[in-house]
Amino acid sequence: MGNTNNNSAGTDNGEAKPEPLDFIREIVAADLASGKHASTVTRFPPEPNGYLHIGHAKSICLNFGISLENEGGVCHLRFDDTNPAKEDVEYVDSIKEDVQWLGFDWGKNIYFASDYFEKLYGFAVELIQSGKAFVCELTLDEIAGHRGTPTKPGTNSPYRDRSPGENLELFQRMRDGEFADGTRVLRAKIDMASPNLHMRDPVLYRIRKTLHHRTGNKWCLYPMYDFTHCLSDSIEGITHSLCTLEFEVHRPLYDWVLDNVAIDSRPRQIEFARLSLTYTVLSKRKLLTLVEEGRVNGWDDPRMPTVSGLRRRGYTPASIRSFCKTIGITKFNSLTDVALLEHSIRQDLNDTTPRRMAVLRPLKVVITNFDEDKVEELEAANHPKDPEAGTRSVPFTREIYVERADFMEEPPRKFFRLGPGREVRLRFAYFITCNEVIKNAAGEVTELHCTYDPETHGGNAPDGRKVKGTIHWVSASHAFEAQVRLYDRLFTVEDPNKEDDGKTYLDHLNAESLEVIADAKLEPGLAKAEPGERFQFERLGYFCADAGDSQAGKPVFNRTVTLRDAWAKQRGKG
RNA sequence: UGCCGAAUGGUGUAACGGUAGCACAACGGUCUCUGACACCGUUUGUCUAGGUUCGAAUCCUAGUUCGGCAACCA
Repeated sequence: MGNTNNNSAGTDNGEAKPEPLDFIREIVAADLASGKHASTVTRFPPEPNGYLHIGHAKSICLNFGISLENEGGVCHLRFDDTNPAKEDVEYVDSIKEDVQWLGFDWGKNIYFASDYFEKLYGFAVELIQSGKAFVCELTLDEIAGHRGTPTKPGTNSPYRDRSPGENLELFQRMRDGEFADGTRVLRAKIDMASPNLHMRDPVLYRIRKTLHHRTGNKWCLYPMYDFTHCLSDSIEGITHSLCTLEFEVHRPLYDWVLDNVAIDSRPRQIEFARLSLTYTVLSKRKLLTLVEEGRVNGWDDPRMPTVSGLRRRGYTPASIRSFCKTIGITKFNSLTDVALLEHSIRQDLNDTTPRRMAVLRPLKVVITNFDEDKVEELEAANHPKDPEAGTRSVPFTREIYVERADFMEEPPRKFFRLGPGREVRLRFAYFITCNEVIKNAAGEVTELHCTYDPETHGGNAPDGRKVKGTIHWVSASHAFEAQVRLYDRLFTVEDPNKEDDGKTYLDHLNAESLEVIADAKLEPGLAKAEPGERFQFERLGYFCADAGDSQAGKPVFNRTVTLRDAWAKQRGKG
């Protein structure tokens, strides 16, 4: 983990070569070096209106990462809950769970913008008193009309020159609930001719007689993001306020507010590029639609790029942190190949995950020279490179299942597996040779008759004879039958956000993103898998016992990611 | 047409005026009781045009392309 003070790597000549810093960490380092700040206070400020996704993980790793890297650094978790119409406690709970699961700790520093409503109101009063804010009675449409366009300046509201006294009174009456939703707003008095639209007398407060998930009906007046965020940052003593690129044009307003009220602490906003990933969407609105339209089974559907979806899919917190480190922080609007994410999880799971055998698409094999009633217990290593992982015993019998894809009646040149007359190794067991191919009336292969070589017990031939292929298997009579879900990418195109020829992301959903295998044949020990437990099913991929649908003694498995498959590529070239 | 920002191999990212490097992907090979892992190797890049300089991915100028911005959303 990169969460230490030591971010240097040793070199051959013993000089410490510092790991390169991203541009934000460079600014932070400079501010610390110059004495501008004694340490860092960062914050992760989600709006509780949806579940966290992998893009949020990038921001979480950045903000909490910086706090961990600097002596005395802290990172706040702050809910930006200023729009009661869209927000809900369900989301604050899930967000807290996800941040913790990712491995970060906000300690005592958990805050809600709604806790600052009274203070914020005071700042608004301050602005009104100094003649820098006014109550406007224009309708929503009228305000839009007065705003002008990017190329044409706007025009002043007729209410712009009300006296501070009148504004103060009106603002108080807005708070008291005397006016209906939408009839009045508080606006900053800046410049209707500014080339930056956000500076054309932006709305600071609107009336919304909606129950707030935390303040209930205490308020009917809610502050807007631009007013709330900078002041919340200042109230909390945030030193570096890190946000995504779309807020770049908001920065002059962020600074304007802080310049025009009395504050003790001056945060600096710095913007970086949000994450985009191939074959998925990362917008709360689009993810919400997928959930609401039932295109997926909820926010934590393992196909979703949400933190909860990835967790259920079997991703580890470490793999997501490592992914975030790999993609870095820049201002370049990039589209990251999902292969990078998949690499992170394979890397992590390869080292840590015990191996098991499972047959997803079974083909029965009868070992004709093996005793009918004999059950032989074979020892199988739990990890090929880590003896500490120990061994387990797997039963071997006359009838076993192998993967259908591991047999070909007319094998091409580079096929190393089973075929008529061919010998292969059954992993941890014996060499077997295929003698007979049994078919049904339709000509489909239903069964293979093979013979085993007793001399090859455990998988090695005393005569030194080699086989090119090793395949996995499960004893037919001992097989534990379980549901296994194979997940694939949610969309069929690299960038579902690109709306070509009238198509939207919904037109690119992958109809085969989920394949359910009702009764895969698993080695018996897997019946005891605990929810959330991860395994590598040898030669297939990494799987995780589903945390939601598994029952005691009856786990259901999700495929996290496949193993790399050189044969699949070879074959694809045909 | 206004404002803000960004451009380095297929993808992501480094270089801070001095040999364009790393990871992923792809391709070839070695190894192998997982066609995995590991290991070795190969291909591919500084948006364009000028300028400054002994020397430019880096500095300057102009252009091109891409992204963001006109909720009483965040």
